[in-house]
Amino acid sequence: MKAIEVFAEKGYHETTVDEIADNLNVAKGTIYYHYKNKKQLYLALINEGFATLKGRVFEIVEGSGNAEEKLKRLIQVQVDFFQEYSNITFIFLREFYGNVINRHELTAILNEYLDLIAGILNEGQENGQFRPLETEVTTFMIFGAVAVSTLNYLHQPAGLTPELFLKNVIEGIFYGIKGVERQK
Amino acid sequence: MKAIEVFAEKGYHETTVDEIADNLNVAKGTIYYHYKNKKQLYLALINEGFATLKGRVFEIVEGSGNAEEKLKRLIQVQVDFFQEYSNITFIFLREFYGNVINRHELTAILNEYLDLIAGILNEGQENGQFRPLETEVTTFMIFGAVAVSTLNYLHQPAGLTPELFLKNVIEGIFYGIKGVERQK
Amino acid sequence: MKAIEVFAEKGYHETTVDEIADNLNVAKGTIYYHYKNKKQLYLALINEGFATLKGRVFEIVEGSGNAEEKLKRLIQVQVDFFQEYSNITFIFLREFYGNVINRHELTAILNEYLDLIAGILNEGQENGQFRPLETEVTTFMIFGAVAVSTLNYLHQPAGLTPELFLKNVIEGIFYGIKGVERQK
Amino acid sequence: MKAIEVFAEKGYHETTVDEIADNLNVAKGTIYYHYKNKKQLYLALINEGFATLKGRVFEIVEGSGNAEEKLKRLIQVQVDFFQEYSNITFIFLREFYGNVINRHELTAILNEYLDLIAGILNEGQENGQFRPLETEVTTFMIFGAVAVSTLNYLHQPAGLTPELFLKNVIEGIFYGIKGVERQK
DNA sequence: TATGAATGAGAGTTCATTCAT
DNA sequence: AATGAATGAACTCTCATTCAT
Repeated sequence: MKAIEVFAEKGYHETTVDEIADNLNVAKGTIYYHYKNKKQLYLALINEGFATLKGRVFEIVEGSGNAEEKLKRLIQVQVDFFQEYSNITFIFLREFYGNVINRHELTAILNEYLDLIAGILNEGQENGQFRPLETEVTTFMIFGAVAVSTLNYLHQPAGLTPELFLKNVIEGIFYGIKGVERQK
Repeated sequence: MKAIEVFAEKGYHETTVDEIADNLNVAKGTIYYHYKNKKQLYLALINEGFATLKGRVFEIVEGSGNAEEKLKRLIQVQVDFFQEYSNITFIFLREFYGNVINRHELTAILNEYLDLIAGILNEGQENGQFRPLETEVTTFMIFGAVAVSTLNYLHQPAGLTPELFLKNVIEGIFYGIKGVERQK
Repeated sequence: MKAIEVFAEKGYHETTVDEIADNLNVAKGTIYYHYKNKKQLYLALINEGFATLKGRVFEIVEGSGNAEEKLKRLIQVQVDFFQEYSNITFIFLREFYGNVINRHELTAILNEYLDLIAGILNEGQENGQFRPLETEVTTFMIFGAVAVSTLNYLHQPAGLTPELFLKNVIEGIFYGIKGVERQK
Repeated sequence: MKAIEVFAEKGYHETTVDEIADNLNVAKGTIYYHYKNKKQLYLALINEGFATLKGRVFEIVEGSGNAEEKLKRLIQVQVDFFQEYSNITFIFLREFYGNVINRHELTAILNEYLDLIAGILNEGQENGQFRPLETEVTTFMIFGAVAVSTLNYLHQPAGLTPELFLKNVIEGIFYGIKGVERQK
C-alpha cells in the first residue's frame, strides 16, 4: 500500500507516521530524512497526484478540437482520474474544505487546474458554442458536480455502467436537467 | 462563538475540547456531562445544523407548485443555507470525504436530505418537465455543483451580486452550459 | 445490590460513587449528605460487616467449652462467615495488603478480631491441649490458611461438600499434614 | 527505586505512570514505547517477580530428597522469597483478592506455582509420609498460612529470630497446633 | 433531607519529532 | 543514507466533590 492510499483511507490526522513507515517498509526515521515533517510529506504526495491530472488535462487544452469537444474530453478525463485516483480526490476535497492551515497551499494547486477548465469555457463562449454564463461560477459547478457524483458512483454504483454514468454527467453539464440542443 | 463555529473554523482534529469549553464558558467536565465524548458532541452539532436545512426543504417539497418551481426554490434555499451556515457546510463536505469512521453516520444524515431532491427530480421527469436522466447521478451533481460553487463564492465573490450568482447556478443546473428552452 | 457488594465486586478504585448511588437508588448528592467522602463510606461499610463476625466469635469465646472446642467452632464460624460475606472478606484481604493509607484503620479492625483467636490459643496452651507454638505466628497462619483456602473453595469448589471442606481445614490446622493425636 | 517497588508501596491505582517514569529516570513516553499500557507494565513486573520464585521452587521439586524434605525446603524458600520480595507478595495477595479484571491473568500465574506444591503433597501422601488430606484444600492453606504469617512477621517481628519464626511455621504446617509425630 | 448539574484537577495515552549510532 | 529507541508536549476523558435549589 502506498503512502497516499493510507492517508486517503484514514485521513491526515488519523494516519500516523508509524503507519506510513510500516506500509513503506522503512524505518520511521527514514521518512524524516527525506521530508521535513508529516505535513510536507502529505503535501508532496498530493502535489504528485495532481500533477498527473494537470498533465492529462493540459494535453487536451493544447490539443486539437473546439471547446465543446475539449470539454467533453476533459470531463471524461476527470471522471477517469477520479476513479483511478479516488484516494487523491478524496484527500483533495477533504482538505479543500479542511483546516485553514493547508487551504492556502491546496487552493493554489487546485486553481491551476481550474484555470484550465475556465480557459475552455471562455473559448466556447467566445465562439458561440456555450451560453454566456459567469465562468467563475460555472467552473466550480462543473468541478463540484463531477467530483461529488463520481465519488458517489464509486461508493454505490447503482447499477449503471461506467459508460452510462459518464453519458449522464456530460449531458447534465451540457444541457442541464431541462435544456435541449439549439435549433440550427 | 458557538461550538459548531469553532469546529468549522479549525476542523475536528485541530479543535480541542478545551477550546470548545472556553468558548461556551463552561468547564471541560460539563461537556462530558452532556456528551459521551468529543465525537458525539461533534455529530450532535452537525445533526442539529442539518435538521434546519432539511426542515426548510421539506416545506418546499410538501408545498405547492410543480417540480420545476420546487427545484428552483430548493436551490435558492440551499444556496442561502450554505451561506448562512457555511460552517456546517464546510464541516459536512470535509467529513463526507473524511475519515471512514464518521462516514456512516454522516451518510445517513445526508441521504435523508438528498432523497428530498431525488423526489422532486422524479416528479419532474414523470410530468415531462425534466429530461430522463438518472436521478441518482443528477442528485449528486446538483448537490456537488451548488455546494462547491457556493463555498467558492463565499471565499471570493468575484464581483457578482448574490442575485446574479443564484441566477447563474439555477441556469447552469436547468440548461447546462449549452442547452436552451424547448420549443413549445 | 448493596453498596458493599459493588465495592467487593470491582474494588474500591474501580467503583464510582455514581454506581453506588445507582445501586442504592438515590442521587449522588445524597451519599455526600450522609458520608463525608467516598473513603468514609467505604470504611463504614467494612466496619459494619466485620462487626458481625466479631459478634459471632465473641459469643464463642465467652461461651462454654475448652479451647479445642472453641477453636473448632471458631474455625467453623469463620468459614461460614467467609462464605456468607465473601464480598467483605475479599475487600478485607485486598485492603489489608493494599494501600498504606487505609492500612492503619483496617489493621485496627483486624487486630481486635485476631486477639480473640490468640486468646483461645493461649488458653489451650496453658491447659496443655495445644503444643507450645508462638501465638503471634500461629494466629496469622490460621487466619491466612482459613481465608485463602475458603476463598479458593468459593471460586472453584473442586467437588468437595462443604462438610468435607470444613473437616479438611480443621484437621489441617489441628494436626497439620503429618501429625497425629497424642497417645493418652 | 524500581517500578515494582513503587507499585508495591502505593498500590496500582494510587501509583501514577509519571511516578514510575520519574523513578526509572525515563520520560513517560518511553514506558509506553515498551509496554502497551499501565496494566501490561504492571502484569509484566509481577510475572517477572514470580518467575524467580517458580524457578527456585522448581529446583527443589526436581531435586533430591523425599516429599517431607522437599516441602520443608519449599516452605523455607517461600518464607525467604516473601521476605526478599515482600513487595511482589503484597501486590500478589492484594490483586488476587482484587479487581476482577486482573484475576484471570494472576490466577494463571499463581496456579503454575501452586501446582508445584500440590505435586509434593501428592508424592508425600503416596509414600505414606503425609496424611490423606485433600490436596486442593491443603495447598491453599499452606500458601495462605505462609504468606499471611510472613507478611505479618515483616510488619511486626514480635521478638522472634528468623530461625524461630521459620521453625514455628514449619511445625504448624507439619503437625498443626495439636498433632505429634507418629509412633514408629 | 435530598438532589443532580456543574466543576476542574489530575490521570492515562498518543504520536510527531529528534538524534546517537 | 538509514535507523528506531527515546522523548515530552499536548490531548481526551474521568470522577470525587460541591452547592444552589
